[in-house]
Amino acid sequence: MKENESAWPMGIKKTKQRKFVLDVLEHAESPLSASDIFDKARSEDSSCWLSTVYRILDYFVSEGLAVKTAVMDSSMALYELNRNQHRHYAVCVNCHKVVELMNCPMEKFEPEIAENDFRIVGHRVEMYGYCKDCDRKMSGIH
Amino acid sequence: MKENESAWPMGIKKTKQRKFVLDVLEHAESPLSASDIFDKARSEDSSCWLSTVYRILDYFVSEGLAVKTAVMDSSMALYELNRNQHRHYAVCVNCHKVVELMNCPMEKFEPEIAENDFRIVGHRVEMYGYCKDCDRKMSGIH
DNA sequence: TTTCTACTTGCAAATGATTCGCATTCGCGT
DNA sequence: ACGCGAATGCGAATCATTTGCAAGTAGAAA
Repeated sequence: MKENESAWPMGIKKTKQRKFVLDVLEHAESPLSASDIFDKARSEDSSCWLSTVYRILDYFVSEGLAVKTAVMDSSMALYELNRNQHRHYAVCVNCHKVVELMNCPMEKFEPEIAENDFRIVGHRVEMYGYCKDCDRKMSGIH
Repeated sequence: MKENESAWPMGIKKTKQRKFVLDVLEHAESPLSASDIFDKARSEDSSCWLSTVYRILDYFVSEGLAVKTAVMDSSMALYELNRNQHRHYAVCVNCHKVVELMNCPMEKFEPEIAENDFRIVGHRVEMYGYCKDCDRKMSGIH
């Protein structure tokens, strides 16, 4: 009874390492870095070299399975599953927690671009500020 | 008659290298990387070590004189003068040209955040797609 | 099921951006 | 001009990411 696992994406060769990475991404609540995934592999039985994680992640991105979501102020690239739906995040500038944004500011937006005729295919939005915990902590201090 | 130069920002110690970096940023049309600035220094008389450029840039950012604007798909951080006005960019996914966005999608946006009570202090928006040259080139090919 | 081959991975070493350490030099107030 | 603290030159260190290559493996073909 492992049928509650997602079907394996077609056209992707199935290996232990790829299964592991996909599984981690599927259960992640927020975007993960390559070394997040690598660490998780070490802590569990599954072993998988860091460069392999990078390769798998790049491959997933190239296949449209995952998306690369670098977050400002982070020196590392973050990856998440491509859920084929818009997602944007708010990042706490204090603790770097990443929180999902439930609506998208682009929905009703008509961009005016300096160079005319720029064919837009996507966008990235990121809010930053203080999450409730940090905000509370900081107002306590002052 | 050098009075058309901007006044030197107060509280900032004036050095040859800082003057150079500030001048480059003032005349830049789009965000620059540390090595863009370093290269410009080499090509002109002004010499200035790369690590110094980084230090100056960090310092400018900490003083609110400049802002760090990492762009997706670029491995380098980009810096631009803090013109105390909102700026967002569209980035060409083909040639990586950076083009300014004339309006801001956040103007009329009420964010709904997964975690309630996130105190937003800023945001980052980036559109991506094809600039007119690349778009033209690519439709020519197909 | 066994074989064959192309694709994957383990591993180590390379790379590229950025930072750090420290001796020297340079602004700038006195 | 003098002196001190801050800024720079320079090289070496660091960190994330990439690459090269030999060995291992999935899965199509036999």
